[in-house]
Amino acid sequence: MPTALVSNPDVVRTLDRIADLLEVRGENAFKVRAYRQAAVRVANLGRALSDIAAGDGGLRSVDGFGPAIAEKVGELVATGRLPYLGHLEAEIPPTLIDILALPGVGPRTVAMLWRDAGITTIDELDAAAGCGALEGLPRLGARTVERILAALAARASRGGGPPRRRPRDELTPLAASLSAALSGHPAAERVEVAGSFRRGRDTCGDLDLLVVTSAPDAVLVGFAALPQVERVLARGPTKSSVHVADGFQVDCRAVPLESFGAALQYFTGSQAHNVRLRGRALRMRMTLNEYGLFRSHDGMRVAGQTEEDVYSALGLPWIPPHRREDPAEIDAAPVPIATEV
DNA sequence: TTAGTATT
DNA sequence: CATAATACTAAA
Repeated sequence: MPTALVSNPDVVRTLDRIADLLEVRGENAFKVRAYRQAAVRVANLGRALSDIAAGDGGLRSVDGFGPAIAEKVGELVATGRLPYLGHLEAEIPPTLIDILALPGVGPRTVAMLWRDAGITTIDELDAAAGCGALEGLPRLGARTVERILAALAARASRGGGPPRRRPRDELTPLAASLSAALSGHPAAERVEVAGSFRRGRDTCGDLDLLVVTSAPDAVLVGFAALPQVERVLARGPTKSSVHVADGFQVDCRAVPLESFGAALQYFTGSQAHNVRLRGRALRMRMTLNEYGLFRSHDGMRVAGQTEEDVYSALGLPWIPPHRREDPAEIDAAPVPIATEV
């Protein structure tokens, strides 16, 4: 078998790049999502796309591939080229993707900076922010410019690279010390580490802490004041985000005891798992959020105190956190007849 | 109050 | 055509 000209990871990068560019262009969100979804499917594929393309159903047999994406990927794996991406890059400067990567700067802001200020690169943004040229642009006040400058400085201090994911054994002591400190708060009834750390991932981009309390504000004030905290990014009545050493982000979410299970489920993720679970709840005429599982027609709480209750009320066995990466197994379970739409 | 971004 | 739900901040 010949070595594939274009590997699966190459295709993943290409699809993600297309999604970024379409997003900056303000393209239909469903289309953008289709490219991102297709990228995820390719990333989880067990076979080389070039093999699949040569096989029976062709690329249309790949989940998440419709006619448009199948054709583009087919061209890419067959020829190693994709003129569509070239056209897109001619229309939308690809350097905008670097700006899009700044925390707090999303697709709308990137599009506005490009359209109203002609800014297409990090350097141009830096220069404009430094000399006060940004203020007065739509939805850009002094505070937002400050945040952009901070994000630029943080990026420069990393040498322009992306935020570093940390190996889990490096995070274990941090998680333990933050949990212990939070547990020491008189209003904290229970503290759990959630997120990708709880899912057992070997690297984590941040740390997610869940606190059970009937005095969320007091606990979150305490959290933001911990000695490990270098900077408070946000603090509201139920949630706070901070940076600890090295600009590593830690999120803390406070919920009442009756919501503990639903909140732990939500905060553990993965995002894809949550979307599947919540979609399943809708098909069963219920709504799932971090506060509980509720009947749609009267809003009555069906579950929420424990994770087991939540999964069970959705007709599912409790799924261990390490198996919540791949949403597939939720779909495998049938929706109970009694509550099916 | 709304827009934008972020979070799982 | 069309996959969840909510939180926080700054701007208007």
